[in-house]
Amino acid sequence: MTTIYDIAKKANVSPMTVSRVINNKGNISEKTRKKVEAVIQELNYIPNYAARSLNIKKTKILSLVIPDITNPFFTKVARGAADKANQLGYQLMLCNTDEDPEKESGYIDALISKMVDGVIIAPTGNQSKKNLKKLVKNKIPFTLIDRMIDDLPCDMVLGNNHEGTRELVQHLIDRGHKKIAIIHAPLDISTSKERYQTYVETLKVNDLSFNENLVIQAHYKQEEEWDTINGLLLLPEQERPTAIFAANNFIAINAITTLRNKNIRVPEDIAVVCFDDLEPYSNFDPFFTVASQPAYDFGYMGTQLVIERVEENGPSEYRKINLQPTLIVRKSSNAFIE
Amino acid sequence: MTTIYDIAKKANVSPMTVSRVINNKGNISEKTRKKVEAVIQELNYIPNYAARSLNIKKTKILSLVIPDITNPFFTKVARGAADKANQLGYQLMLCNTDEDPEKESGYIDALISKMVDGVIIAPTGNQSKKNLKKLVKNKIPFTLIDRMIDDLPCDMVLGNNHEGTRELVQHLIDRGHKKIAIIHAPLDISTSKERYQTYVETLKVNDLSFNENLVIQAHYKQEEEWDTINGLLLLPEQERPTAIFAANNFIAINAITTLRNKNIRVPEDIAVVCFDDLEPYSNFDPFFTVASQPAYDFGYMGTQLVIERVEENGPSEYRKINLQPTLIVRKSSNAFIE
DNA sequence: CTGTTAGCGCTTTCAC
DNA sequence: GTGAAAGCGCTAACAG
Repeated sequence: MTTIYDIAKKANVSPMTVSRVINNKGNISEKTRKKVEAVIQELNYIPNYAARSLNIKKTKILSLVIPDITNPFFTKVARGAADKANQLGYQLMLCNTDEDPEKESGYIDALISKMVDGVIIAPTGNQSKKNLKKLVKNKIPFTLIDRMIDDLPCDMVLGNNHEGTRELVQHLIDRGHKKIAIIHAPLDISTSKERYQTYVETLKVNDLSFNENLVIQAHYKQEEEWDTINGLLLLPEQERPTAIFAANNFIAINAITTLRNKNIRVPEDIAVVCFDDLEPYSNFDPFFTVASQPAYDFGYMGTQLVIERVEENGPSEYRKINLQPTLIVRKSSNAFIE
Repeated sequence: MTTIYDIAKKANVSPMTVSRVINNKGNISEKTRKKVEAVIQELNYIPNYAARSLNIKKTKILSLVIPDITNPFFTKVARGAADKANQLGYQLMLCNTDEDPEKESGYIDALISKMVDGVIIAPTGNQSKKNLKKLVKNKIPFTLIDRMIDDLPCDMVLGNNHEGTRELVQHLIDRGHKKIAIIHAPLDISTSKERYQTYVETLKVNDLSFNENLVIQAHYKQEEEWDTINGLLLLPEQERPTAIFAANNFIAINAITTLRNKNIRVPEDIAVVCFDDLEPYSNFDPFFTVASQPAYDFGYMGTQLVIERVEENGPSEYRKINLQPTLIVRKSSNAFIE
């Protein structure tokens, strides 16, 4: 391994001069700079960040903590985060929590230990608060994306869950649906709570009765065996829903798969809509009616915001950025009800 | 920031003893261990990896270098890699090269600089060789996944492109197609070359004539504007293909999207099949006939193999693991030709 | 079983 | 403009 000492010796200067050249810091004569640069080239020198980090306490590493990269929403978030990070000279570490606060806690410890400069995180829920406080204590800036948690000193990039849900549910109502079920995630996740609340509200605004038998709590996870939906299917005929609002894309996939296995047709027998798109495939065989969120921007902006904190050039007040969803109507909600 | 010195002082032992406790190394009396552990708890001590790395030259960081996390094949690869890495106490850094060797080169430098312990990489092509040699020079083990490059001291996890292609093309032939086009990526990518070669071979075995007008070179990338396919559509009636073999999923998506925009129906007017699946969505509205590869395993095993090299407990000969694809027949190849 | 010394590769500080 | 010394937090190697 080549070090600045090797360079220094060969270039007949002190290690300090080499360091200055590398970091473009302080005044150096054009002549020595050229000389040093030549030797750096020649010896293929690459600086050692571990050593630098030990001094300056910065690693140029960020971490993206998300439930599951396999969820197309988060896939795009990750791409956005990676792009912005790269653009600004950072590396991005990936952590999948699978919605498990324990797992999240383990990752946070590892990240602190590895001295990452900042974290972009979609927390597992309110239980994440204690994990995030560890970041605060260690002075590691973070931005919350997609999911909000109160009273934390951080920027946030959030979607408009009210708007998206309202559009989705209203769309179903406009098509004549009166018995609309919701399948949501635990309510300590802000997106889940907001989507649930707006579902209730939208029914009310339309003078539709709320039936708690049509409310099912599940998880934002893709699952093989999924009998969650049975509660809905076993309802007496007059109560059984004609439409389902799935609180995210994975829930919609679980629902569709299960319904298909039971030979229940979508949308003929039951309509299904959901939050978050399923790109890139949603485009070529348009199926799901969704409230599509600008996933890439969640990652891209979230990363932009942490980096500003890391480099201490952000505004003093924490920011809360809101990104709008877009309703995209496709086949899965096609049927009209008289 | 708490250091081992703080712990040492408070526990009335030497820093070295603290270090030993943390690393579970050497012999320590149960009593002092307990004492030290208590103080560690009390002060919320988290070891500093930068300092440790500087000594032991290990960071417990791996990197996954892939073309694009947004490609569902690589999304799953990433999940597999992240899972295995996590399982064995490593963190995973994500790099998207977008099939660009320059970008790849930049990442490799960054990774060396950050002293990652190992790299799992799907190289951009033969030009990657010089990038990978930098890893060799810096003694950073790596495993090649999905794409092979010759004469490199590394393990590999590869798919069986011959088998997959043969099945796909034969499937089309069995349905009566005689004019089958191929859209492939640059041939310096091993998968592209193998898929192309086997396409040619399979035609030959079936006594079908090879028409170079039906061979189109594109890229393994998803693209907005894509006129690549025009060459095929502008052919005189008697030459125009009745089926297209897309060398990967992104090419298939580009193709379908373009065909749709031109009001050409799939599979009625033209059948399309491709390498790599489009999960998880392929399942609920089964469309594409594909040669599906076990993407998760590429990442999982690739990571397993590097870690063995990193921890120096792998066999002396480099391994070449072969993963089999599975033909999945769906709508996109539905039509029979008389 | 525990402690001391030196040093990993770099940067900070201060001196020239 | 350039250099020497000290130290970041930890561990290897040795000593006791």
